[in-house]
Amino acid sequence: MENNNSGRKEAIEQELIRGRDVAKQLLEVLIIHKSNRNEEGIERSMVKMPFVEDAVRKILISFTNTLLLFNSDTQHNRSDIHQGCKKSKRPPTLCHKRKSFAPTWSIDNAILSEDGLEWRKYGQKKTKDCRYIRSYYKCSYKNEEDCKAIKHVQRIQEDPPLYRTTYSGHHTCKCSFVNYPHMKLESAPSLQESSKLLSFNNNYYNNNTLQSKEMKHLSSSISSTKQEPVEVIIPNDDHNQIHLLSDCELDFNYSSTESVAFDIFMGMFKF
DNA sequence: ATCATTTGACCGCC
DNA sequence: GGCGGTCAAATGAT
Repeated sequence: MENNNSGRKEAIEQELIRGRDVAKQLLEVLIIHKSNRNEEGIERSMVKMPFVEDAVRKILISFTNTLLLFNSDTQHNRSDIHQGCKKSKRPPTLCHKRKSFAPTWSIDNAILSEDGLEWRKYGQKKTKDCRYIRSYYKCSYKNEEDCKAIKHVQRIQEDPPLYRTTYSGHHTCKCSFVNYPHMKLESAPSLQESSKLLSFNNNYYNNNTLQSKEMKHLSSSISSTKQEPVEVIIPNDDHNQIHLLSDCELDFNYSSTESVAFDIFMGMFKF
C-alpha cells in the first residue's frame, strides 16, 4: 500500500514536471513571437503555430493524466458507471454518462453573448428551482476529437436580464486555439522584471466583446494563490492591456473561452 | 440534402 | 419517485 502511494506520488510529480517544462517552452515561443512582430511578423510567427498547438496539447494531456491520477481513488468505487449499465435494457454504447468529474465554473452575463467557441445544443430542460429553461451544449468537435467540454446556459433573472453560463471541462479540441488569437500573455520588462502583460487584440476589443466594465471585472477575477497581493493596472487610455505586477503565482478564472492558454500556463505555476 | 435544434424518453443519482 | 443530464428521432432551417 505504502509502495503504491509513493509510486503514485512519483508519477504525479513526473507529470507535473513534464507539463511545467512544456509550459515554459510555450512561453518562450510566445516571447519569441512577440519579439519577431513587425510588418511581416504575422507570417513569420504563423510558422511556429503548429509547435505552439502541439505544446499546448501536451500540457493538456499532462494535466489530464495528473487529474486522473489524483482522482483514481475517489472514482474507484464508481468505476461501474460505464460497465454496461447492468440494469439497463439499452446497449452499453447508449448508456448515459452521469456525473462529470471535470472542473466547473460559472459566469453571469447580462446578454447572451457568443463566447467564440463552437457549441452544439443537445437538449434543454425546465428545472425545478428556476422558471426559465436551461439549455445544454456540448463541443461541436465532441465526436471528431472527443472534446469533453460542455456548458449549460440558464436565464436567472428577468429584469435586468441575467444569464448564467456554467462550463464543465476545458476544450481539448482545435476550436479553443483557433478562435482566441486576441489574447496574449507576455513579459512586461518595462514595468518590472517579474511582471506580466496581458493584452487583447484591438479588433476583438472593438467588437464590443470586452467592454471597459468587463475589463475591470476581469482584473478583480485575478487573484493570487499565495497570500501576496497581486497588483493589476488597467491603463485608462488603453483598455486592451492589463499589467500584472506580480510573479506567476496567479489564479486566472475569468472564463475558459478567453483564457485557455493563459489558464493552462497559470495552472502550472500553482504546483 | 444536409445540418442544427427541438422534444420526449431514458437513465443515474439523491 | 423526483430531478437533472443525455440521447436520438423528429422537425425545422438553409
